[in-house]
Amino acid sequence: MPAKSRRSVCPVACALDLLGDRWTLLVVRDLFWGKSRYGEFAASPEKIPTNLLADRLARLEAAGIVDSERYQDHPPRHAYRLTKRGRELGPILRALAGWGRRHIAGTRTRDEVAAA
Amino acid sequence: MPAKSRRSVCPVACALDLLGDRWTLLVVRDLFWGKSRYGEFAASPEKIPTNLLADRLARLEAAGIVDSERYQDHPPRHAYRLTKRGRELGPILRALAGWGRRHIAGTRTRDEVAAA
DNA sequence: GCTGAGACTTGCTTTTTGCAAGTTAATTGC
DNA sequence: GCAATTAACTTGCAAAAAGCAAGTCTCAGC
Repeated sequence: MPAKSRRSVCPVACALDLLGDRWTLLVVRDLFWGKSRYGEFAASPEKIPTNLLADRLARLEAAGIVDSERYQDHPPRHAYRLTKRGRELGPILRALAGWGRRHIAGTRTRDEVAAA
Repeated sequence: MPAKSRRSVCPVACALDLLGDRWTLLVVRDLFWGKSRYGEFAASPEKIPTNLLADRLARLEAAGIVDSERYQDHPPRHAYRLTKRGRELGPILRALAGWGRRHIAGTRTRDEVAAA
């Protein structure tokens, strides 16, 4: 199958086809912070709806950004981790965080919140 | 007014509230490429629906990322340009473009397409 | 005065979101 | 050893956003 129809060959457009929504990069942020379990993502302050969390984890895995290791059967439980490809999203997160911190009033980084 | 309810104080989350969709950053990309008129954005290969283009330009202007200069009355016509705040989105676009180019098969930068 | 282009706006259908509730299978408390 | 709790999802549905086509408005050229 020719992947799902692509809008153009532009790397920005193609990256946004994978990452361009309000939740996907927040899950990736949590993974960068060391979270790995479903409940940890769900507990983040943004309170992602549980069906969207399941959907986003599946899409990220399908895109090769995340992989999951089954750490028990019955019931099946997975630990999610960034792949190499996923870890390379770091610069995007950093750029977003830097811009947000500088241009949106009232935002605080994790470090700033921890220091308070 | 307390802005529209914010999901958290995280700069990444707040940036995604403004920029986290499939089209907004593509319009910003076009602005970085020097485009300034409605028809130029509409002509990009991704073919943004015209009502979404009007909506995104209005939101970007409301967010202080873009400003518009009226270059004629009757009918009113505007040229759109990035503000300082908008120009500082450069690192985000570059990070997205770099990741997309390296990790999504078949993508080509503008320079690569131009060289062909 | 007729045609066409540019910049939007409107209406409507489809898709995605967001919320609540339900399910399944351990695990903990008593 | 049995009810209550917890973790990780799944399902159903209403509301919002996206996507598409068509319409409007104004001026420019012929």
